[in-house]
This record gives sequence, C-alpha cells and structure tokens, in this order.
Amino acid sequence: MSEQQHATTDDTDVTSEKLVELAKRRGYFFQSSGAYGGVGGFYTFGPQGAALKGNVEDAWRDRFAVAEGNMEIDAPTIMPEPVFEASGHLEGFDDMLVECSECGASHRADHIVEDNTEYEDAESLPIPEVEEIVAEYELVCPACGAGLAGQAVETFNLMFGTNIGPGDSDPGYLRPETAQGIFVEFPRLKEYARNQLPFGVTQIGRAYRNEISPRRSIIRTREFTQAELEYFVDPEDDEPDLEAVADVAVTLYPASEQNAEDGSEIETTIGEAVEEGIIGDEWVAYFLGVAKPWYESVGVDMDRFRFRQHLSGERAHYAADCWDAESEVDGNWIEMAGFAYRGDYDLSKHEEYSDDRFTIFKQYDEPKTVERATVDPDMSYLGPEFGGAAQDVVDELEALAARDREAFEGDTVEIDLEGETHEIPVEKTGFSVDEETIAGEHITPHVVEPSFGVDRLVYTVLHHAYREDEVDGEERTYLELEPEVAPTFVGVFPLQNDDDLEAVADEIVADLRAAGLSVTYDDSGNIGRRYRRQDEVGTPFCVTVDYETVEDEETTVTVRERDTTDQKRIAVDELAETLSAIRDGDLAFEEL
RNA sequence: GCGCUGGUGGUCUAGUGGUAGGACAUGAGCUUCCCAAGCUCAUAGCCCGGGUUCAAUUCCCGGCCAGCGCACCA
Repeated sequence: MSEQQHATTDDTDVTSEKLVELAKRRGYFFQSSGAYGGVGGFYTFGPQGAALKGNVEDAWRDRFAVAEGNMEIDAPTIMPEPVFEASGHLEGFDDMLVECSECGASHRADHIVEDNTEYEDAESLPIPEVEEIVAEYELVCPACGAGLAGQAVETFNLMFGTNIGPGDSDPGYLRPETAQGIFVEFPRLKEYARNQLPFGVTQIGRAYRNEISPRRSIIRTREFTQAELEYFVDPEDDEPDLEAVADVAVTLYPASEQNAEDGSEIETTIGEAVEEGIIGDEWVAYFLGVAKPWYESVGVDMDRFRFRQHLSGERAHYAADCWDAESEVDGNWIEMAGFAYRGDYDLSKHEEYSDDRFTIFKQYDEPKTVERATVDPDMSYLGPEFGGAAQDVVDELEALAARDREAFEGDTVEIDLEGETHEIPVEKTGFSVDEETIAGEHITPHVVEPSFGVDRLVYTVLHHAYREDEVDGEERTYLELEPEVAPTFVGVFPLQNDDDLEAVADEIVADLRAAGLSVTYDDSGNIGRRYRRQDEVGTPFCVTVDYETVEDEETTVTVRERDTTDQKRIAVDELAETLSAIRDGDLAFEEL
C-alpha cells in the first residue's frame, strides 16, 4: 500500500475534520473501547456506518460475485501456522528493526544493509548475521550518523498471533488478508467449479495487521474488512471478455508517468490502454473496467479517482502487473483496491507446502498418443546378482529407459552404479516400448486478484458525499449518498404534533417497511430540524404527513428530495411503489 | 517505534491549585400548517495510574489515545 503525499489544502483538511466529527456524533464510526481509554487502530461502525458498510458490501457482492457468476465463501479468520509458512507471511511479513541508541529512531535493518553493502536480499538473512554485518561494515544511523554496531536487531511481525487449543504447541495467526482462505481451500473449491477454468471465488471478511502506527481514522486500522476476488484462469487458453469493458473511460497513472519528470495521468479507455500496452495484462484490464463504473455507482467522485500502476520496486516479485484504485481524500491519494496478476505463485506455494494438489486437470482437445519406453525387470535375476543394490539397479534402468531407449537395442545394456559399469541382459530388463494415450495434463492455474478495502471505500464515499450549502439563508450540511448505499432510505414525519397526523404517519412507516425500505420516523422539534437531521446522515428522501393528507379526499403526502430540497405530492397509495422504483433506479424523482 | 501538539458533558470548546461555564445536540412541555425559529425545564463532563500538596481537572512523572512529521504499510 502506498499513500502518495501531496500538498494538503486547508479546505480539504477541514472537510476531513468535520467528517470525522460528524461520523462520531451521528453514528458512522468511532474509536472502539472508549470506556477503557480506547485502543489504537480499532474502530466500531455505528448504526449508520454499519448500514452503509453493509450496503456497500452488498453492492460489491452483486457486482463481483453474482453478476460475474463467481462463488462466495466465508473462511475462518484464524489459520494455523503452516498456512503462513507457505504463503510467505511468516517470513515476509517480518520487519527487521534496529533502533539507534543516539537519536532513538528505528530503521529497517535489512534496508540499511542493502543500501550500504553488496548484500542484495538482507531480508532473507538470519538475524544474527544481519547484526554481524551491521557491526562489520560499521553501518550508521541514516538519521543522525551514529554507529549501529552492537544494537540488537529485532523482528516485528505484522500478524497477530494466537494459540489454537491449550498450550502453545499449535500456533495460529489472524489472517492478514482474506485471500489465503480461498487459496488454501482451492482443492475443494475446484470441485465445486467442476474442475473447469476459469472460475472465481470471492470473500468479504475481516483481516488483521498489527500495524506499527495506525493512522487517519479508518484509513489505516489494525482490523479491517476486505472484499477479495481470486479469479483462477488457464494462462494459455482463457481470455477475459474485454469487449464488455473496452469503452470504459479511465484515468490511468502508469509507472512510466510516475517516473517521468513531468509525468501526468492519462485519460483513456480500457480498450485503448490494452491496445497501447499501458495495461500489460488483459485480465487486470478487465477487472479495472468492471471496477470503475462500480466505484462510481456507490458514490466515489470520478474526478477524484484513478488507477495507479505499481512501480517496479513496489511490486511483489511474482506479480507481473499491479494497479491500484485510488481516491483523493484530503488532497492525498489513498489506495482503495489492488488489482494484481499473481501468476501461479500462491497455488504453487501451497502445492509445495501442503499434502494436497493445487492443480487442475486440463483435458486436451484431442488425446495425445505417445510412445513410452518402460522396464519391468526380472527380480529373480537381479536379486541374486546384485543383492542389496538391486533396487538401485532398477531405478537406474528406469531412468535409462526414459532418457535413452537406444541403450536397450543390443543384447545387453550397460548401467553405471557407484562408478562401476555393469552389463545386464536386455531380456532380463523387461524393456518394451508401448503406446500410451494421454488425455490431458495437470496445470497450475494463474490467479488474478482484485482486492478491495471496504473501510477505506466507506471513508471515501462519505468524504466525497460531504456537502455544505444554504437553504433559506440557513447553513446546511448533508451527505449526498447514493440511494443504493444510504443507511436510511426515507424519513417519515408528521408535520406537527397532532394525533391525527401521527396516526397516518405510523401507517405509512409500516407500509414502507413492509415494502422492504429502510425507514426512520421522527416527530420531535419542528419540521425543518427533522429534515436537517436526515440530511446530515444522507437520507435521500423524507415524507411529510400534513393537513392536506388527512383532510383532502385524495390522500397525498409531500416527498422531499435531499439534494435539491424539492418537494412533490404523491398519493399515499402509490408511495411504497414509487419510492421502491426510485431506489431501484427505475424512476427519477424529477419525473414525478 | 521516535518526535511535536493535544485530551474538559453526546459533539465543539472556555477556564481553574479549593472539582467547572458556554454553544450545539438530546429528552419533556408550550408554540409552530414544510426547511436547524422562540420560551420553560431536564439529562450530561475534567482520559488512566502514580507523585507533590491541607487540597490536583489544573503542577510533575509514567501510561493510554488522537492529529501531524519521520519510519513502516509484505
């Protein structure tokens, strides 16, 4: 994750402060465990925030699981140590820190070593060796220049550890990403996909990282929600449906532009970017094309949105290409998602470390017929002849048959065994050449991984929705949230304290809730105050029951739209239907 | 983790070596026929631990937390 720093302006800082204050006051999010002094890097989503986050997750599920025909799973957050040995998190997630005794600054010991010696991969060296190198090369603190020799190098692992069951013989870790829960279950998941590539598996869930310093409210926390898709493809045969996203307009910030002196973002389309080689991988391009309109649909401001390519140094070694979705908040670009082509790295590692197979059997279009040379030695001959070495002879014969069948053309075959040459009658080897039919081969699928940070997206959505304006000379704060994600869809009010009005309002609340809408009722204070309350949490519509409602023959209510504060009269009979249509995007308020 | 600044009702803040005032918000009532109006009343607070002191929310030390800078963000 990188957060490119840009100059901040007073305006945006103010918005951020106001937003955090609003979030606390109105129940979007707040720091957890406040009664006990608070704990760093943990946040609770309040009633509004939980609803917003849930709606965003639902929208993600609709787009990336349902609409793409992918499977969703829900794996545990705690996994045993071997999983993370395989994934590389146990080692790779370790930071080697060394503290300067003079100025107190702590630095990455491996980085200091790499920068100042010929060692290139200090991270993989054992701690004592790094300490020795530091002493031997008389390395100094980059901050103050004091010598670091003799200072202890300590590791800090970003994973939260725990014990599974009693005792500490069975260590486990809280997952630092949801992805491993998918990779680990691949052998079973491929069955559910009927062994057919390509297929995708999604997961929305919590991940944990013991960050050294959590920052900026919910932007960088120690427990967060990810929405990830692992899309498994056959690298040779599978291709994305690029046509479907070719026309999607995107703002790209490729590595080349970031490196250039006066580099800038590029306005283009997915189709053109692939054609011009700006986006190197078609699968990554496809998911960027899916993601952009989706981000727009949940309320990310497209003027403050871009895809930024990872610089070569930022990229994990196995990632062929990687792009981040970034949004601008407070004048800073923050990473909201990463789209990486991970090759076969993850599955190969689990194949290597586990007992299971992480491959898929790929059937050839036509079965292949191949000739194969095999041996079937006569053990009643080899046994007495070679004694304990008989098995070694067999192994050697098998190897020889595979690599050089001409060796078996004479009456005897020569093999080398521990420096000695032995002659064995070919008839005793059971040598034969047979035709074999091969239907296919086991391949390790490649993985394309769109990985979304939900909390950061929620923060962005709120920030981009924050508005201040004036209504009738009075200041107003409101959240211009998309109806699809707004925590509450409609507020219902009686115009005044009046039993008749309240009775009608109660009925309307029940009707709208029965229609599946998220409704809130409010009868306190004057009508303007109630409108403002709903504005501030981003409720798109308010319904007011007035005296026309109860006195006129045709019962109607006013429906007031949040952003414009415009009002229209709607018949009570049609209210639920009309509002549902608006929510589902089938009708616009202006059309009423 | 290091450094700087800060921590007072739900929120924002004033202030003080003798335990606190405001604004907004919230609740009740009055008023009110569509955009935070008015009036009355009510609820509610000095981050935690230790020290100095007759007395600490205030001063000192430590911790926790937040924002920012550095470092970190596989």
